[in-house]
Amino acid sequence: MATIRDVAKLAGVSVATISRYLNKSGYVNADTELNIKHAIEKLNYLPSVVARGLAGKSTKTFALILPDISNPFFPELARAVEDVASTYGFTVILCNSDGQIGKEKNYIDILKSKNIDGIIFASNTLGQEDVDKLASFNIPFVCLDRAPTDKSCSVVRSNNREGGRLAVKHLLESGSKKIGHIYGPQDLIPAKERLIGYEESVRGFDWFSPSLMVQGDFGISGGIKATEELIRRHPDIDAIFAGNDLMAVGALKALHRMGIQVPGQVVVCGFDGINMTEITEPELTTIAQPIYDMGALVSRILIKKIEGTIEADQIYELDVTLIPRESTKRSG
Amino acid sequence: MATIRDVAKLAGVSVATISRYLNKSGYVNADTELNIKHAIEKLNYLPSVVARGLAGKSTKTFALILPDISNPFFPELARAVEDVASTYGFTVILCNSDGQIGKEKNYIDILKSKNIDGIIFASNTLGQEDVDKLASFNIPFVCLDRAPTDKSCSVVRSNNREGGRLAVKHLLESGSKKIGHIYGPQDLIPAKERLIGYEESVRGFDWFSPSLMVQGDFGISGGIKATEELIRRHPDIDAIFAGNDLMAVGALKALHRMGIQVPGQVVVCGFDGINMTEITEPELTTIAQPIYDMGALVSRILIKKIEGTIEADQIYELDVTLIPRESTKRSG
DNA sequence: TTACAATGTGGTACCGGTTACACATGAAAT
DNA sequence: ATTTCATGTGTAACCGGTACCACATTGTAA
Repeated sequence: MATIRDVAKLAGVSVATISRYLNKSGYVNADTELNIKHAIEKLNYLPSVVARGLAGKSTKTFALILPDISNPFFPELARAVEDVASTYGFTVILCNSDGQIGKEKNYIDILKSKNIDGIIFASNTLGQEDVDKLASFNIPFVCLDRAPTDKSCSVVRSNNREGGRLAVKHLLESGSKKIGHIYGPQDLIPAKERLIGYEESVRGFDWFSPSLMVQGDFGISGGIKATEELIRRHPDIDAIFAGNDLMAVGALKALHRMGIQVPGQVVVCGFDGINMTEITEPELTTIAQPIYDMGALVSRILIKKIEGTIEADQIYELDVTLIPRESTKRSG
Repeated sequence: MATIRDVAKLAGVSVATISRYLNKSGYVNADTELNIKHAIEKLNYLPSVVARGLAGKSTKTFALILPDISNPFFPELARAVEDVASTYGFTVILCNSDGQIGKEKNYIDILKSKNIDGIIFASNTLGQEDVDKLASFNIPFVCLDRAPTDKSCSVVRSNNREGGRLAVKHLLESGSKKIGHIYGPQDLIPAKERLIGYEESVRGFDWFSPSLMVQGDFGISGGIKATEELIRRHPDIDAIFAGNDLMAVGALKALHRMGIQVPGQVVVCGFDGINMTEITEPELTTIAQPIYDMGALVSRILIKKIEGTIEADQIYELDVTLIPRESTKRSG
């Protein structure tokens, strides 16, 4: 591998000039520039990002910390993050935290020792300690969904509460008379917000009762269990709003097992807009978050932070959209 | 951030001793060792991987190049790769190539400039040029599914041909009388092998005709189109073996739209064993590859190559397993 | 007693860039 | 004629580690 000194020698100038040429910092004569260009080509020279990083500059790398890339919500997000990263010349390190603070802390240390430029947290467990650590390390970071407790930081999220309202509205319009809700873990802000959106919208109806709200774990099996419980409590229910798509899939499975027709007897609406919703039978109505856009945005924000072209921390709230499909289409 | 020199000063020894302590290379006195340990703790010292990398050592980083993390096959693989990477202290860079050679080449350059230790190719488009480049850069790499044309390299794959046979066997045993096959792009070795497995198994039957084989694109929509074509050609078909799960999902969709009962009239079997097969209605029978194991293995192999504890290049072929589900369960 | 190995430690060049600083040149301004 | 400034380039210290080599000291075999 050729080094900057090889190039300097071949081009007949000093390394400083090469460096200036490479970084477009300082003056370089037009002729010299040409010489350098040729030398670089001839030697097939590629500057070492590692050396650059050691010299105190950017390593052109950031990390994406998420609970689990196997969770269908994250691949699309990761794809978006990586897409914009790569157009800006950045490279993305993938970290699965499983939502464990320990793993996260561990990653932060490793990442720091690798001099990465920043971190995107799509994880739900960003604790105060983590944030302090990041701050002390002076690593830029951006969060998805959840703002750290007290520290200011940019956050990208979607309008979950409005999504909850949207779901209820749609279910009502499609003729539902009694709507249950399967909510996700309440330590997750989005789950909480969706629940609030639901509650706000149904509170006024006389059919409403708190027992229409059942907790799930944001997974398929949790959706199944919660649905069973919900039907047990309220056999006369005719609509289920699940706090996320995986639980909605679970609801579909549970209802199918119980011989309850969807959308004939009960209609189901999910939340997130993951691809999986298109392959269920019936296809799943969902409140879609703009997952790709969120990933792209969060990535762009981080890069701007890294490059110092961004001012204040800010909360970016994106709109959700109703995607009506078979699972809420009542024939009547 | 404390440096090795800070630690040296505090511990009252030279940097060389600290380095020896850190790398467990050479002699360090027990007392000195204790001093160093304390100094490190006190200063909260973390060795810089970047500096280490520049000094010619490992950057403890490798890349996973795959077509698209959004493709449901890859998240699980990526997860496995990252899991074993992280237990060995490695960090994984995620690269989406979209199967484009240009992007791949680009990544290789960038990765080289970052001094990464190795690459896992889960991409199908590893060209000769890429391989040459890797060889000239002296970057260890391991491939998934596909061996590069002439260069020797370790490959992890599963027994696709046997999987094809297994599928046909299962479909026959479940009472199928005429089995069609939707095969994937023939430039992908696994698709080809599965087709061969199918062909070998059905060639002998009098119902077999080459028109029972239709090409798909390994995607859902391709599966839909191919299924429509297949049914048009052979309305009397009673079983479909799709070359991968996504196309099998497409087949399910297409058949449902055409009002054809699964498994009542036509049974369907997929290939891969992605999670999605559990959420279709009916649940999809599939020939499962040990995706997680493959990822874990390929990751382990690469790390061994990097650490130099592996000898020759080798092909690792893993077994596939039939997972019988609703979609091939004939009531009769 | 001498020779030699094992143990323990320090000095420092080097990895491949960046950048502060010094220094030159020529043109324009005073 | 002198100052000033824009342009252009080189020298060398530095980033934070690694590792080669030199140099002690001590124990032990010849």
